[in-house]
Amino acid sequence: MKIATWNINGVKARIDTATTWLKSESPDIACLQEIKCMDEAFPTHAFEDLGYNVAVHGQKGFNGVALLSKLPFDEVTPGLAGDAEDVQARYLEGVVSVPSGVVRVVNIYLPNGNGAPEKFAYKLAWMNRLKERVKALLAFEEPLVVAGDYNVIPAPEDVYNPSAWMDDALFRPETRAHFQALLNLGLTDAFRACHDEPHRFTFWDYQAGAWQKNHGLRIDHLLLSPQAADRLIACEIDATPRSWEKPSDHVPIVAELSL
DNA sequence: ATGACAGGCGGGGCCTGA
Repeated sequence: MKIATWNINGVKARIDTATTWLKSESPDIACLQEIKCMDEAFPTHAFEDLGYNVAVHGQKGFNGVALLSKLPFDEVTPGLAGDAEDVQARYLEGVVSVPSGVVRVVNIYLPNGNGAPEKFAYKLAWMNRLKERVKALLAFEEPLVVAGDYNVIPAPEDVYNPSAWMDDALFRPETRAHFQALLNLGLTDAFRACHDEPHRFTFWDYQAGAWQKNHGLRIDHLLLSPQAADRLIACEIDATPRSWEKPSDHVPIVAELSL
């Protein structure tokens, strides 16, 4: 079973790109972030035509996440618990039955945290809320995949020029500590479990020729519970869509599990 | 040092992103 995550930076602007890639790679489950539309504006039929069940948690203009699954959803839960005031659409959880039992997929679009100080505080608070949710889910002792745009550069080898990023919200020590605390619950970074080479990126800025110069970041991740990590076969970044016309600034990353 | 790209919204430029 292949589980993919991809920040597509606007589903309406990227529908052809998304369907082309899905037809080519045919992941069983895909987590999309930054759909940037309300639920009713999501192009559900375009994905249903490819054989996907669709779950959407959107909002007007910004953010928004969607889950696509070839197998039907047993459960879908939108929104991250822990802050009733938080209206940003950044979290969508789905459960799917598989031959070996179930797999739970958590699709996240973690806040960027740059800009005003309160944005960084929101990011760290969101990471704390995510940690609490993951802690609860791990108690089920089932295959769990927490996938998405983390907006976290885990280590210096995950950015082209770490010294230039020291004060950035994606790489600040507090951010990395919160990410490490998540891993310390017992999660495995699927890509790093399969690859130890530096400078493997999932994001290249549109600006300043970042793609051409390979000035990238590794900020999109699939984190696995022990029961999922035991079944991990492979994890690959597919950078090819970054070279297409009108690309997203992120590329898909796919984990294959024997579920 | 600054700005550079891009999408959404809405119909001109501003906001947000990483």
